[in-house]
Amino acid sequence: MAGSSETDWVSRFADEVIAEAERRAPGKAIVCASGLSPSGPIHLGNLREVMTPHLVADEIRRRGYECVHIISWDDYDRFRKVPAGIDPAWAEHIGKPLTSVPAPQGSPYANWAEHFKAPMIAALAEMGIEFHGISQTEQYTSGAYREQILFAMRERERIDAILAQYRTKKPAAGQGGQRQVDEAEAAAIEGSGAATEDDGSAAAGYFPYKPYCSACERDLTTVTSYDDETTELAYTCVCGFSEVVRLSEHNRGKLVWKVDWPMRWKYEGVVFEPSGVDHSSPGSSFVVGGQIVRDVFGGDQPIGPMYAFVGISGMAKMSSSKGGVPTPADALEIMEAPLLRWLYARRKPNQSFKIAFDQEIQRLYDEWDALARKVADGTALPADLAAHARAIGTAAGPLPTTPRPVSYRTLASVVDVSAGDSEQTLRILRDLDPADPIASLDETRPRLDRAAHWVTTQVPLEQRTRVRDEPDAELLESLGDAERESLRLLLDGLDEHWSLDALTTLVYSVPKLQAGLPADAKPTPELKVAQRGFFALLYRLLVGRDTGPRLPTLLLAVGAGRVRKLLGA
RNA sequence: GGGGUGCUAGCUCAAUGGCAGAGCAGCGGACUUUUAAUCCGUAGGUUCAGGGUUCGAAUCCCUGGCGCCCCA
Repeated sequence: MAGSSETDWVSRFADEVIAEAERRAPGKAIVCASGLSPSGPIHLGNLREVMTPHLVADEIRRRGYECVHIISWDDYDRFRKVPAGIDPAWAEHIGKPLTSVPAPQGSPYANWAEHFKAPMIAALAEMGIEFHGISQTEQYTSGAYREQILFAMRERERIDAILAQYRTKKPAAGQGGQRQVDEAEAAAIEGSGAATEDDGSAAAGYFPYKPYCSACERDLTTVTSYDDETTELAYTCVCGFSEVVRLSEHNRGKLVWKVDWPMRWKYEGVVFEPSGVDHSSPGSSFVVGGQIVRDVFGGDQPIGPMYAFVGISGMAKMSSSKGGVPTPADALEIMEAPLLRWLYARRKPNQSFKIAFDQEIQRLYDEWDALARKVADGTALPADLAAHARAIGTAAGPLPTTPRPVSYRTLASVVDVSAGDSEQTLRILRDLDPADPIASLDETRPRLDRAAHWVTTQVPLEQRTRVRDEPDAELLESLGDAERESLRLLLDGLDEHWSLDALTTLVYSVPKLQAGLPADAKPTPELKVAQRGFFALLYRLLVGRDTGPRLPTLLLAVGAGRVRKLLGA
């Protein structure tokens, strides 16, 4: 493709989308879209549904084109299943639109959908993702799709014929009505959506529209007749209710998913919309939708890459405390927005990856910092450079950064040994670089806060440093003369060596002095052994283990008074 | 059973028919190095297997194997 910058996958899609948009409607704003169903926590896998078009839309904007990123909130979808941890009484709401289901107990939000949309919207804002949200509840209940619905009903036979091409299981057993209830139940149990979606088959014929019951609000309805002339539609509900409505004025119901989606492609003029790999089977909504949008609605199918799943590594307490998979908001508590953006930008959509909630996050941050240095000194590879640029900001501007990006690993360690005490944290951080000391913790935020949150919520207790409250009397009692002397040498020098560098010198010199060597003697193998032994003794006395954070750091964090106490002074 | 997708260095991944490459881990060193580093150097390969197309294949086609996902 001529002119393609060929730097990364985002650029290539942007080329493709711009070309396609020019072909379809030159000069008009380019539309990229995401669809999210707020049926439960919107997790990091769902974030890919947003990040993929976001990155492409952002690249398009960077090139000076007008581009709209629509997030379609599928909040008019049926409530399928009561998730674990929710009052089983919510089962009575199964089949209602998500916006008609009460939010979980204790939620400040008006309904189920809002409860799960809100944290996602906040996370998207933090990540610098600009979008135009469209509530499908508002669209349907305001009659925005009136013409499209009436049209789809008129064209129901053609739609049915197209769907029939993909139905692997013909209605061999025959009982359409029975099948429908089975599917409703199966969907209620399964909870996963698109592929098991009721496509609108029923005993009285095929109808691509499903009303929500006017009495019970649920979608356990069956269309029994429809008149194209009058637009009168009759339905019955399992609750016993039945009525006849005019579709030309009725606003409580929706097109079945496989028709709804292509209808909206045409309605919004979507040029780019990705979908999960579960849409990659032959009869999937994306494939079927493509044919329906072309043959029925006379529109075009968007460019739609399939994206692979996003996994999680670690997640110590997450599952137990929050009862589910982590959300973007959870991730943003332990990592800065640019890092999270980077994870999605650096991998092609069809490539699955994991987001680190365990120790891996430290390595990841190291890699990120190393990349930033390469970018700064101009040695970054083009693809890495592109991913970095997409991570740190958008066409609208840069995202907030940490002024002094101290290594995440270091911050985590400091928070660990200082138990989060901000005064001690600042003291240790200030000593990191005496030539250019950190004046305020704010210079290391927000990264410091992310690291602190990670340490307290994700690091297993047995890996945390826990300074002893009381001296290990038994161990102190059992020490030999040489060991006692080493402790005394350390304690004697403590006051005049109370800084990171001086303490480093001190702890290494104690074994030298004991061996009768000057403090600046060159190390010998024997000396190294003695030093290790000395360090282990100190770790045992201070934290009850053989190893720990570097001693100077640890000593500073523990404080002179407590050190004296624990070392038996 | 059907479909999708992936398989490249120890690990995570690049290379979009044209010299198989990075990061991390490893190893050696600078520099006393411990759950805090940084820098320099270094090694690392039958690109899952087999066949085909091609002047040329990690890349395209076919067959098989294994992993993951979806459907039935």
